[in-house]
Amino acid sequence: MNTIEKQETMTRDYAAQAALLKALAHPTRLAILYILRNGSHCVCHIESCLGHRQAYVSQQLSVLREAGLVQITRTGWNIYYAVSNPAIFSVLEQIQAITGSEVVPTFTPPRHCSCPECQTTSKKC
Amino acid sequence: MNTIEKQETMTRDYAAQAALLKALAHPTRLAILYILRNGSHCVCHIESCLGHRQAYVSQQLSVLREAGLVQITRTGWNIYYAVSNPAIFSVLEQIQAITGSEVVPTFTPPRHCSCPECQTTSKKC
DNA sequence: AAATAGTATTCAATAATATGAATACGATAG
DNA sequence: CTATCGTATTCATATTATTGAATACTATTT
Repeated sequence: MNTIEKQETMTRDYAAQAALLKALAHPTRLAILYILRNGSHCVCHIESCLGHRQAYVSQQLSVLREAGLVQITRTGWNIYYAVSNPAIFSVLEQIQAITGSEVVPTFTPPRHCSCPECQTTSKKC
Repeated sequence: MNTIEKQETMTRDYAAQAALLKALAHPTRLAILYILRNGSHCVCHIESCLGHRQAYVSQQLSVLREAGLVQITRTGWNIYYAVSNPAIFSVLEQIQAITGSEVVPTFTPPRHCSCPECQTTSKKC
């Protein structure tokens, strides 16, 4: 019999949870999220903060985007990324606590970011 | 000059955090952790709860073990696994909340578990 | 329309992960 | 010491992730 007798064993959607965790499980993507913790930033800003090339940053951003972790806003030439749900920051904080990694927020100014944001404000990374 | 002028840019250990998240980012491993949320269980119990074969469960357990997420206790023939740091449960709860997955704890009795635990107590999955 | 700035995508090579199958290991009972 | 039970590891292969390089796309300015 091919009846779909789903046995009602796993009600939690572990696949969805695993997918979200997988999107988080990458050093560069974590770094990006930490940059976005103080508001939205354009790609060039993230790029200069991380010292990675544009295409690479864009690739990682697309992973975060597909996971629904970040959202986009266009303003002229620049595209600004922001965290969709601030709740992930509590997750990151707990992960940080569990791994015992330092929380010291070392702000370093961007190197060659010429976006309006970096010109007008003196936002750090 | 080969001086190690580390530029002091990334103080947080994103690699360590990503490693922990990576260990969590798997449906079966999440299921195992949820089984362990009410105390320690032997491999055969987890096996019967999940309906997966022993070798597979053991493989996933070894990943959790290497990530430091679970600990072992031997008692006669059985090896009992327990979560090392209950703090991950708060992480899992938040992930659950963010993904919006159901929290309904569907307890189903194990099928063919003959371990002392399952004989004496009536613990569910 | 053409040039340009900022960003995204595609391609390709390599590395890592997932997982079934078989087998090995360690503790205990006889 | 041997057999057995519960568990772990090794092996092989299919799938997926990572990331550099090149290129394409979109909005804006001229």
